[in-house]
Amino acid sequence: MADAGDCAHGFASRVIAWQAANGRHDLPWQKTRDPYRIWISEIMLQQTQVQTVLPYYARFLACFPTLEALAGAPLERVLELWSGLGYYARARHLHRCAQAVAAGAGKLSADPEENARLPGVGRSTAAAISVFAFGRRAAILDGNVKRVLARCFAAESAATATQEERRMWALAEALLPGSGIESYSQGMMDLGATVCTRHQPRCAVCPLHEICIACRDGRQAELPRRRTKRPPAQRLTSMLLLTDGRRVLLERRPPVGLWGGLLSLPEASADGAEVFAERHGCRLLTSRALAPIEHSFTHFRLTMQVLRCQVEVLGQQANQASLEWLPVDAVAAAALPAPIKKLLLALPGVG
DNA sequence: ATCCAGGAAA
DNA sequence: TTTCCTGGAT
Repeated sequence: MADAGDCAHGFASRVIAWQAANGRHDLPWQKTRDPYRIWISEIMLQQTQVQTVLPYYARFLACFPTLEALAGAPLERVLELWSGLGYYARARHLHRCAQAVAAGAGKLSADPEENARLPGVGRSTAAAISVFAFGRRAAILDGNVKRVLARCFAAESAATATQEERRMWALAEALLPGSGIESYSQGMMDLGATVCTRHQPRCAVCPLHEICIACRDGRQAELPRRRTKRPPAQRLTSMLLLTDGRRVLLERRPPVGLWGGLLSLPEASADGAEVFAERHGCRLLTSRALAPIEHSFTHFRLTMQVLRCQVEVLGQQANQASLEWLPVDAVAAAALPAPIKKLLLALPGVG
């Protein structure tokens, strides 16, 4: 049977040949067919670039070498290893998924449709697991692949986002080669990441430049079509940084939502610092406002006004379950959001 | 300072 | 459609 890709002027064979000569072959998750390791890498690579993932991947697998190890670990430990990587729902889903699989079949399936039902595993990630761990023929459609396809075939925007999504999936499916699925899939992602980049694509070295419509018409900059911009919101929050010199008082955030399940500074206004301290068994000695911290999210900007409070601890412990004293030398390894960890590590006597 | 890349769930 | 995060480029 002829490869579908051959219909589009050897689309797939061009990608496969390019991958063999110019693609990446040395990434840690390319050296294994262990579905567990492939799965971890694919979850970490969601919304996150390879260079960022590399150290997290190594530490994570050193700590949780098997699915059983991950399933048996407390969520807090998983979040500690995820601290700084962002999108913490990924870590919560990962943990839930490991427990569900361990309690059921015991291992991940080769079937993409089955894996796509797992927490945190969508259609594209499920396909990636099936391709790289099992050699199954399935279409991946991540941001890199979408960009390559949108340019090569000048995919115009459909009436609705749903229609557009359906068409891109159909295109991705139609282009799959009959053999060499691993090289092809890896090649599409590497091509998008290293050649067909959003800005200044390197069309001169692209294996598709002879058949790419965007390249032919000089429309690389306008494809893929830009997303609609959302108006950025501005949020303001006040936080208290209570320290007795050896430890800092942190609060476990609610299990879902922003920074869900992570430790962070308790949110309270500077006005209430003295009352807050006393409520948690402390006497307020000195306090001073730190320079406001700006942090950008996808849909809003957060300004954090932090009041640093030197306290004397009178009671034994904070009288609220979600609050805990963390030794300053444990900050680096704690499950903290990136800006909070950065702030604490930059503080004299902490970092 | 601003813009932007990068999937899944609700 | 909106909600999740961080780091790198400009």
